[in-house]
Amino acid sequence: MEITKPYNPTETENKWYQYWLDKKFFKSTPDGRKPYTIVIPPPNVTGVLHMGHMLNNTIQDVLIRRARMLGFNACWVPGTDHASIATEAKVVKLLADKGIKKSDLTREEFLSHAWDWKDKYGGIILEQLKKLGASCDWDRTRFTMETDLSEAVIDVFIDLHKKKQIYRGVRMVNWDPQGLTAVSDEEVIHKEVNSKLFFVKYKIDEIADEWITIATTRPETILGDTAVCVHPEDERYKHLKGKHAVIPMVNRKVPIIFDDYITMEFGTGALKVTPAHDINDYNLGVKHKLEVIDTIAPNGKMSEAAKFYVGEDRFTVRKKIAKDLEELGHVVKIEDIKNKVGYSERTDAVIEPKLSMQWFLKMDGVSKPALENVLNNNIKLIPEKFVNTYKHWMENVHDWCISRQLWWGQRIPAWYDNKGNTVVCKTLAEAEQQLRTTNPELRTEDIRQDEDVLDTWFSSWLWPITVFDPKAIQTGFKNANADLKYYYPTNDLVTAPEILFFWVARMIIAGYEYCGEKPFTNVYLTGIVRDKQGRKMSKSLGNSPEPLELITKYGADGVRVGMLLCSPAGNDLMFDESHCEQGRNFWNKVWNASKLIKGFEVVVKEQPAASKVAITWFENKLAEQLEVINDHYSKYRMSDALMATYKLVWDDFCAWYLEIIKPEFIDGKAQPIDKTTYDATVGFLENLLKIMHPWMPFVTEEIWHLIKERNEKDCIIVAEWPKNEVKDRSILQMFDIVAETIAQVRSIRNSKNISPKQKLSLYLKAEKENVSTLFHDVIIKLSNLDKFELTGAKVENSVSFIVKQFEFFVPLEGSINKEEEKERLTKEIEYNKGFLKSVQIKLSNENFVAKAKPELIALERKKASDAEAKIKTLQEQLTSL
RNA sequence: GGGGGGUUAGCUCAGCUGGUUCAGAGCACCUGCCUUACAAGCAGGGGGUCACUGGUUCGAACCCAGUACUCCCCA
Repeated sequence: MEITKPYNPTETENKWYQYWLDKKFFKSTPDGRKPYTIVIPPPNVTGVLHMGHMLNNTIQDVLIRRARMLGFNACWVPGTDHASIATEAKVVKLLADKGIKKSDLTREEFLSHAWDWKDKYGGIILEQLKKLGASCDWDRTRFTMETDLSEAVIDVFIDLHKKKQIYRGVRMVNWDPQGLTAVSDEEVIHKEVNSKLFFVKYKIDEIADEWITIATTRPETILGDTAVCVHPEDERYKHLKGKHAVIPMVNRKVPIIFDDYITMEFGTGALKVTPAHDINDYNLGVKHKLEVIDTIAPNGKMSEAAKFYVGEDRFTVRKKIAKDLEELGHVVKIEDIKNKVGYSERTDAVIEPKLSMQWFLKMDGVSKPALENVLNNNIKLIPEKFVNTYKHWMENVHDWCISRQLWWGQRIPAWYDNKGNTVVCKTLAEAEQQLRTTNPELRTEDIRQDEDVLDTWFSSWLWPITVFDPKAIQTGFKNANADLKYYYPTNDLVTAPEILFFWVARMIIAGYEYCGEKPFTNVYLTGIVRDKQGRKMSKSLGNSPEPLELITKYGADGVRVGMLLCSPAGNDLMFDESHCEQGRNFWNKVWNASKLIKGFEVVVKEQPAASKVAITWFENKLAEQLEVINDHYSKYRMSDALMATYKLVWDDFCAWYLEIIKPEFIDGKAQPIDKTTYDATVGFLENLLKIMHPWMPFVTEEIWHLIKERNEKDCIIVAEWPKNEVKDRSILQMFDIVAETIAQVRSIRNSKNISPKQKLSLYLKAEKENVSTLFHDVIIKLSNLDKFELTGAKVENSVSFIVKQFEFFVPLEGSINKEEEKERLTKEIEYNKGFLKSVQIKLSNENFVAKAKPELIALERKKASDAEAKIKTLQEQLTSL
């Protein structure tokens, strides 16, 4: 096969991806090998591939492909998350577009629409991942709301309830008055807005003509005030101890309480306390046992309890009450301020803190092993800096509110009768039986199940367990199936730092609780993909490139390389398309190099000396760099591993090695290459392809098959990762000198405007016995010399340069500008003198000589003597000009 | 308000145990080349007060303290 065509990414990608699928290379079943396992962070079923997924999944694919080549039984489990809130919102919107209101549907009808939606769109993102080259075991694809996975979630709820870890209680939630549901903290977007700060005075009940002024941005909540709070140290209010304030309009007498929670500097230092409508006030209320008056109804309108403005919207009321209070003489002043207000991510309604009955999971006990095992490095966070954040969070963990006022999700298995009894169990029948023990007359139709579903994370925290064995929750880890026992604990988890607590920490908790073992060993935290201006990429900003278009434009390989070139672990990634361009250029380079090699005419003939030494050199270079690359991988320095690969291929292989062994043209005709060199070169190419494969799976597989005839299962995806044994490090050092020598000659050509085609002569001032001639032919070839000889003395009319201890001359009759040369030499002497001086200062410092390590001192001495020698040589050159 | 980071070349980032000619890489830029694999390329080159101030040390981009700016998480 000749490589003639330019590389066609789209065609090649489809071809090989299908081939890999057909040959079942992604498939994994337990066997005698060691497993290497990754479970995918399941993307939302609503999701379409965005740049964050691209980054995340590319990293996972690189890890899994390399593990596969290293001989592990590599298993990457894919799947999707039902994402209760996001999905329900999508479905609600879709129905609304069709003129159907959720409130007009029964739960069953709505869920049937939701499942239809899931079946239609739920798999899109996984199909998109295939375009990226993701080598997941698709037969293992899971969905968090599959019957048996859901059952596991319910089992866990019942189990934790039995263990008294789950309880029901009243808590403040983020209420979306438009969506009529509680939303989680992460779905609240805090925006800075311009507001008015109202200063309102309340009469002190016990003292005539005494007032206390509070400041608030939400005067409509005054109707629900049940206290006024000041700082205990605040001199202004000390005399009000034990007194009461009178809430305007409603004329309610409320206590004045003292708490150091108050910021004395803010407003007047006096805070109105509305436990029903502010989380901080609520906490104060709990602490000081205050009355709770809920004045705002779920739809955001004033409730009966408010007594005034009943049925009117809270924002209308804000204006009205401000006016009314002003007329009553209670408003002292109004200031403009900026403050942060929470908005619902999906309805954009202003979030209303609201008290409601919710289910909670106690976190203090279960979170212990999750903290310990991260602190003792049993589970590694990469980069390590996240351990601090993790620790802080785990030490201050709050109970987890696990109920959501939604329909799409696992419904809470709690059942209520008509007398206020509650039982937690799986089925209605069980509930009936249990409830009847205290309520014998209970009729089945009077039993109702909790309307709420569980938080999405309450299902995804079981992900690393249930993808392998959903029944394990029931059977216990000891009796789990073969899959779970083989693959668990998994190896690496690749995810975003913003879900370190929501998801990662909780998986660890569940892992220890239900398997008695960590769910994974390493957690690689990726950064957020941002645009060039540092803004998070998002649909609403319209600043995110369409990933599939990028793939079409630069090839999946190009995009993969582009993403990983600039993605330090844990740091945000400033994405720019030019990185993909660089990625594309890289596969193009590899393609062309392969084209060159494949195009050689091969004959059996004598091997040129230059080729022979180049092979020895590159053999060692490859091994040396592979060592470096493996080391980067072991530390999860992905960008570094990629860059080392990039330079090994581009600089060492293409720019140096191939240029050395490439046969010359004689009379316009390319000469054939000797078989020995050709075979070695193909061998190198094969190893390089293997090293590149995790980054660029498609182009490497294509070349792998073009460069040699292969049988059907001989694919690079399952090829063995190369070994790295450096046999001769001295040759590497020698080559560095050779490379610099060649660069110097090229530099002379450049500065003197000498064509690369014009042959030059080169002399090295040295005794024959002191110098190796190993690379002479290489220097001759790459510098395009007609002569390279040793000389005992300086060569007249020449440009000279020094590499290490070697002094070289390039005779250039007529084109030597003495003044220029003098200037150049003088500069170089000065530089070296300066350097020598700094070393000498160091060496004459008694403290340095006394305290520094002996090796270091020896090194400094050598630096000094080397510099002296160099200065001497340069000075000789200068004087002889 | 509490916690965790970051600040090194025009851009994106390395710099791992304080010590090698340590001030680096890639990209971008400049100069010259359409040299028979590749102009998506080749050869060569310029470019930084390591945010600022102080301290520790024989020695600091690196350790410590403070300041400024900035990002993230939690409330």
